[in-house]
Amino acid sequence: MTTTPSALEPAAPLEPKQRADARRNRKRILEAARRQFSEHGLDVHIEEIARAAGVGVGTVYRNFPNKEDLLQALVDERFAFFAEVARTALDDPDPWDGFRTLMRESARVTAEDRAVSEAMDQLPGLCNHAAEKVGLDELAGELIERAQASGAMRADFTIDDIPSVMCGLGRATASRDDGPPPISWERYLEIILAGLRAPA
Amino acid sequence: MTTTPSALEPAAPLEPKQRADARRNRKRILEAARRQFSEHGLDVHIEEIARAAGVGVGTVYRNFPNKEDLLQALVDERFAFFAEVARTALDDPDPWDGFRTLMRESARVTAEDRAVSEAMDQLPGLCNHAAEKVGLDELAGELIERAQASGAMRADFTIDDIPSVMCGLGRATASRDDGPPPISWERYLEIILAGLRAPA
DNA sequence: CACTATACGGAATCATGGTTCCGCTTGCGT
DNA sequence: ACGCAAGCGGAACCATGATTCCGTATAGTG
Repeated sequence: MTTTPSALEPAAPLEPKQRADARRNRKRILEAARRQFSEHGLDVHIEEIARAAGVGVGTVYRNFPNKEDLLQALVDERFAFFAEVARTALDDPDPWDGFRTLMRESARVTAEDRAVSEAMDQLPGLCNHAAEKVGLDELAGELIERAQASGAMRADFTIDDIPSVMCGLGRATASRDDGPPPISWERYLEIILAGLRAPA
Repeated sequence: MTTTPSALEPAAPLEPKQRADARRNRKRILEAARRQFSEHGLDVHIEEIARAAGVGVGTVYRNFPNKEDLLQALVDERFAFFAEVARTALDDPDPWDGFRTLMRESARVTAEDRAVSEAMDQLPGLCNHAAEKVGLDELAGELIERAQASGAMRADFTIDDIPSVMCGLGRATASRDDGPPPISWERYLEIILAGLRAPA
């Protein structure tokens, strides 16, 4: 997990001509990485991903200079989804429900994809980058503001708290090989949301 | 971080005769490890701990067969403290306040010692072991039961949820080199506790 | 159907960090 | 003061896992 610039995934217009099999392989790698990362977390071996994609490690590295860049591409996808959810949530007539929707969808994905919360925990920079790219902070900030303005949400909650809370939610609900099964993300979310309502 | 039986720290009665400097070194190692682990998390190098303790790595390994055993000794200390808090909390006439006290003290320590929540996250087995050793589950279970019986706590919360919640709290409030400062553990705890109160 | 630029696979290479080993020191009983 | 078992330091060793390299294979083209 070295530090490096970044990978440009949706840069289709740039390199238009590339062999058909190469394009196919890149897709397979992304798919495999998606599955492997979400199932096993940040520690999957590149070799696993390559095997799952049916290619050699060299091919993985030709597409993504290093492990972190590959991860970034995937995290970007997730955050793009969050932003999309936030955007539609802004249309909800009920501010609290809108906020709740963002939280719920984020929690679901975060609970399903082990790599997301691990990245939020161990590679916050990567996540911030992803969040910026899609303007997630503005969207979420707006959602929070409205919810507070409507009097539904406790006033001291900030957009800056969201990353922490989502990270906590992800780690709290992550299933571990050892130990008893964790609390379900639905219930954890319920508790958090109840805690975020404006005190009576 | 290999898997291995365990380290017995308070086994004074067993090996009564050991050179004075050896005894002193063990103490120093423990102190250094405490500080290093809590500040840098599970990933500190044994070499760092040795350096901080003013001894060579060999000396560390003479006292603790491997890194995990050393960590176990420290986690045991923390959990012993949790149990102590739980025990005195049981004396609180107000069940909810008793529970709150356990949560507050646990949260404080967990927030202060980065290794605790990382261990809860990545080495749950080690934590379960520590919890069992001091009977923390029974104590905490009792605290929860009382709080629910008094009607103060939502009825669907279980002792099994505690590890998850504490882990989430620890990871949510862990300060990260990169990124903005996280939510304070006090505020996060407030939210969780508010969420755990019985719904009106 | 040749030809070549583009891709591919996976062994070899490197870096990191835990653990072991052993020759040297030193506390302490005589 | 002496002798030696207990203890010490830290270089060497090993395992793991990311990343590089290069000989081989093949899509695409004339």
